[in-house]
Amino acid sequence: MHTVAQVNVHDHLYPLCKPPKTPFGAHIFPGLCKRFLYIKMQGPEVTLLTTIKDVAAAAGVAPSTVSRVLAGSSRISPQTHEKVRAAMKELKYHPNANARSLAKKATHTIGLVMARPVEQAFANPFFPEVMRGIGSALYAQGYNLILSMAATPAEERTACLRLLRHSRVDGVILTTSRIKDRLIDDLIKEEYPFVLIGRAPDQLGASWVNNDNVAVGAMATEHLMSRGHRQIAIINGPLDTLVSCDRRQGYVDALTRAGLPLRPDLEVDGGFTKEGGTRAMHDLMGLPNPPTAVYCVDDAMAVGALIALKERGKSGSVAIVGVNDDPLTALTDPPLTTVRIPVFDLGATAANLLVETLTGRVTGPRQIILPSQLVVRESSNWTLG
Amino acid sequence: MHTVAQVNVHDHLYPLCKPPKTPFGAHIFPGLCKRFLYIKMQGPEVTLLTTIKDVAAAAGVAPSTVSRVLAGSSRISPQTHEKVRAAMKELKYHPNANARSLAKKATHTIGLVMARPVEQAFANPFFPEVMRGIGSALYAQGYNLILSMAATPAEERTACLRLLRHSRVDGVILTTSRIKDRLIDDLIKEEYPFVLIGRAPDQLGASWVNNDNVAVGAMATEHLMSRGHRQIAIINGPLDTLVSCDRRQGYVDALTRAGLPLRPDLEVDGGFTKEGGTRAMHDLMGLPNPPTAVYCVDDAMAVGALIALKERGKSGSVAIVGVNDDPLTALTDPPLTTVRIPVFDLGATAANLLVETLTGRVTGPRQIILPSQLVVRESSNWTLG
DNA sequence: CTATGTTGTGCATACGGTTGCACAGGTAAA
DNA sequence: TTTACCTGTGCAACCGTATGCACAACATAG
Repeated sequence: MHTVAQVNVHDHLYPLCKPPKTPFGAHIFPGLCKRFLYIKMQGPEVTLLTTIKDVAAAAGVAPSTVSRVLAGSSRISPQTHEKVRAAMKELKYHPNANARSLAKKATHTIGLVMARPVEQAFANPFFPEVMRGIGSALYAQGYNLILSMAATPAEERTACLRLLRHSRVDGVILTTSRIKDRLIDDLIKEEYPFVLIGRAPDQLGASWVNNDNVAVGAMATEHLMSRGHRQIAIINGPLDTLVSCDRRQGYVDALTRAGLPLRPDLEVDGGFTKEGGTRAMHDLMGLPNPPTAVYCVDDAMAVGALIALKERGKSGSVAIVGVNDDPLTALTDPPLTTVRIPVFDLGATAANLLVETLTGRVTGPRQIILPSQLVVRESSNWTLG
Repeated sequence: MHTVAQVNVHDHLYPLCKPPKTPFGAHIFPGLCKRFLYIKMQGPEVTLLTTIKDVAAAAGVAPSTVSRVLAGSSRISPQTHEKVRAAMKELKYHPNANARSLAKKATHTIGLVMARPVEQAFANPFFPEVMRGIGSALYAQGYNLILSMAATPAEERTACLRLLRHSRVDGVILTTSRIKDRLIDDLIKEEYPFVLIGRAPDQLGASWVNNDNVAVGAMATEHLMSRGHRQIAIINGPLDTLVSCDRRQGYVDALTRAGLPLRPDLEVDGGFTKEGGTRAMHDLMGLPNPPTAVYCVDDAMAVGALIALKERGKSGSVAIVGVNDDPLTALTDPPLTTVRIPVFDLGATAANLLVETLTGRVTGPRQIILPSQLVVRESSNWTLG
């Protein structure tokens, strides 16, 4: 720890500022550096952190004037503005975000809740990509991003509420999509601003940004039918999430439109993981009447399915389609046909929507749906003989 | 927006609290919800946010007493403690983090700087995994995580400094490892607490957490030599990063110890990307005297190298070793031999070190090195015939 | 029974910035 | 010249919490 020469800032201060009798003695806050070092001497104690008062003193104006310059108020004369700017530069002034947040009741920070254990959140490339979109939009808007991290959904919920209730964030983005989510109910009840990635059950009146998951399912299924398949299985995620329901709905719709029967034995749960996909695929192949094509509602499960096929020495004999267009799906063997979800845009749009809501440019809940696109690769690009 | 019944909180207030003449009129802060709704009526204005004063009034004590209960001060009688707790619960009191940060000069928040454009940061599974480690440790310590997101290194630098100078975070974790980094110099000069993931050039006296990269290079190289290889190439990252230097050093050491010559034509730069790895591998295979084994200092480049081999119809004819043990490397064709880096622990350890520094339990710079481990898979598990 | 702690609580002030209102000085209209 | 309105700035109160110091009540020692 360093000692610092005494600088009796307050001698030069704007008269309004009495010499402080700080409640702290010669106190070095644990672990904090020179900015927070107080020195007790015969004179008044001194902090090295420059404040608007210091700037005001240097520029020969009142603190309120400095504050107005900072806020870009129009009622400041150009000369004063210039003087204050110069003083700020000379004193290397930086406004204190906590003080500002306290006074303005806004933190310019938003929270991101992942709604799954941190452990799992990044297992799927979806999250990083969504975060990239969010980050990019928030950076452009001058907002900060706090990550809410917890080990369980219950902890996640309290962590998120804590962020909001403690005024640490102005609003949150959720990536949940469980059909029943206490957190969403709480947020609505306590009237906190939030945006969902992935739609909410309609009645809630929440803001959300989603892609057209029903269309996704239909696209994948119709593509497989166009290649001559009629026994099309679906490896789905848990049905308590809306993504799973929607992506299944598209599959059902497409089959129904084509007059094909729904075979319940061709619907299995892969739990949104690669391993689950492998297991599900093995189950399907063990059926007396196995499918000729499989639509997996997520790339991770599709990759798992490919592995199962390889393990059975049947690579290429069953058509596989995934969803997401994870960067790695192009590298699988065979390269995976998939439906490209605009994951980055999902994040960016959600972030922008939330900021617009916070700044009052958007009022009330708003829902946005982004389009997806089929990407045909070798895993399905052949016709059933 | 809702209207709210008038609740003249201040009538019941502790006498210290004069009825506020708030500077705000009937003012709804843009985009904020009911908690920040003020109502102008004939009486004094009212806020719905409960503060320690409200709690104090309800419990019949002074605000300072409430504050002490919150802080768990020992000089509070059990009865008072109980009374105050009850009042807090009844009023659904939640402390305001901004006010607390202002008074305590500590935010209980740390920043994470990715040191590459957000766009690239998540391309490599390394970052998500490091973040998971950081998140997990911070959650356990009750700290929050702010992500510093910017498009360019220069912006990243100003964004990071801004977080610190504005007192939005108490310290930062950097994932940079460029040999010369202005940001690090700035942090040291302004005496902000920070921890590096990946070592710093020694003279700096910074805290960092790293894995034993020289050992990594040696392990990989010695493994290849043990399989009979003598023409071992290295696909490296840019040499202005310390990771690259260290991982190369291990390679050089191992070859030297074994009495093998260094062939400069077998050292190529793959830029830490998959595409770069593919390009580099093609270059190597085009040499008059191509290598029989290649050590790639990162899994992404190793995957790229595998692709190049496949493109040349030479899969399996050149041994490949990567570094990181990304979850996906086990899925490549052939499965990739790699050196497992404790990425999660790297993040967790860095976070813990930073918190210990902030709380004064650790003083001065400290360096920590975590061990790595070779994972042999098919891409190299055969002997040169 | 007085002198000397000890314990628990309250008062006042501080943290750094924002903003309603008052007011001085200047300008333009009557 | 007087009245009316800007314009620019300062004053003072406020955001919600933390804490040094003073002090009252009570316990203990001499």
